[in-house]
Amino acid sequence: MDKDKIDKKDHILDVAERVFSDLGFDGASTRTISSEAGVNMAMLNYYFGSKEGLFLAIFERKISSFRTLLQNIGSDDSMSSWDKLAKCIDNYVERIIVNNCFQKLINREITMTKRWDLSDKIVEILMVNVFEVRKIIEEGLNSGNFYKDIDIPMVIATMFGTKNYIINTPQMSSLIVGHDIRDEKFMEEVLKPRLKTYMKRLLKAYLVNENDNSK
Amino acid sequence: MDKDKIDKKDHILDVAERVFSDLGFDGASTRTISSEAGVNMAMLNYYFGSKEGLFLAIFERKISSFRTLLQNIGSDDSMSSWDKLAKCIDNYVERIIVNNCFQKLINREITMTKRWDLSDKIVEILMVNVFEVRKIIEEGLNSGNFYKDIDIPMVIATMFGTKNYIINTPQMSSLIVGHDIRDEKFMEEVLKPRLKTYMKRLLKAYLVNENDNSK
DNA sequence: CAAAATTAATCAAACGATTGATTAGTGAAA
DNA sequence: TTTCACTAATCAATCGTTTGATTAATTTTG
Repeated sequence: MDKDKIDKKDHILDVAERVFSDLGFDGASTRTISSEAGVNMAMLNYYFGSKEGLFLAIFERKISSFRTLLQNIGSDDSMSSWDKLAKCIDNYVERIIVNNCFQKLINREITMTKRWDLSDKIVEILMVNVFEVRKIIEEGLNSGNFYKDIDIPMVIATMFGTKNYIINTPQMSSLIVGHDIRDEKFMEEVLKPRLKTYMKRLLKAYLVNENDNSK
Repeated sequence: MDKDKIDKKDHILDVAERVFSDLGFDGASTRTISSEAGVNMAMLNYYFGSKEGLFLAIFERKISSFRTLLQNIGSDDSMSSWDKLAKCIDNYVERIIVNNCFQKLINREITMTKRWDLSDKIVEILMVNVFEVRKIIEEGLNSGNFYKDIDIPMVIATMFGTKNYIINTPQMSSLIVGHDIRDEKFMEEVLKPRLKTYMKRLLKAYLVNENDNSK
């Protein structure tokens, strides 16, 4: 049936996404991917043409969900600039677990500048998120809610960089935090709220005029 | 001669560092490295034992000098905790940006969670630097110079994460900053001092009791 | 409807190429 | 002579991909 075929392709993409993110594009062999997915090796070429075609298919599938998620960010006029940014932070931290495999995959392959033009495509997708955040911060700057002399690009780097550091290098951050962050329960109940609280307090101390460190 | 041998090994390490950075650990073959370095393939195994040995040799060469630098700062009793941390930031920004292709190399390989043998060794070496920074922050916490309720692991994540984000994704950060950050002149004269200023003000606002945001 | 023809899905096996590593041997220096 | 730096040739293993054959499903035909 058609349905079964789609399910199977989807299953292969799920597995391939995980294996690629664990081992990298070169490190993940077609044999490993196919055996972990429980399909014959030739199926990868049959469905996706090549290893690179498989890799691209993973991205194609993700693009749409990214776009739709973004539409709900920053368009609410009833909130202050800071509240918007705070909501932004909560939103991204919340999505850490769901997409952490994919985020790692992106962040690794985007650094392979010599390899292919795919990185331009990745950049384009990610920049949509960045511009959304920047718009909010600029809004807070212009409205006088934030300090005049803040460095917006650097704030963005801190927002995404801090989160990326924690989820992309779990071996490091587990040692730093003192607990295995790959433990789902710990991540959900401890690390996520802790990261939200920290990020908001950190950026508020840097951005916002009023000094309200209580709560 | 002994001198010639050391020079040759150093030359191989220079070339290998560049090739690894461009192509990744898997993507860079021993044949590519040796031919680019102008030496016989077997020399790599002769000098460094294995491909992984070569990789780790690159690592050890870069990291050891910075480690001693950090330890010197940490053990200097004539400075306040904040001044120590500020000096750490300055040195870190100054140094890591010079070696940014090496930094990319590290960050790419460390995210491959399934390859324990290689990434564990990287983590072990990197953690020495992390602990050094943590010691300084803890000192500031215990001495009362910093707020009592700061989140030390998160501060570390911000320090390393912000810098990593800028360096590892130059296509992204160039768009965010509005200038090609791979331009050496811009990096040296604009971005480096800007990143230092930002990092210190950001962390000071979060960490230190006295609220001195003027200048 | 049933038989035949066609297509799609799947498989084991093997392809040539490339990988990291090793060997045996060379020649010069000590 | 023994040691050392070095090379060309070669190793087994693995890579991504292709193949020819087989089965399952669908369509066409009578």
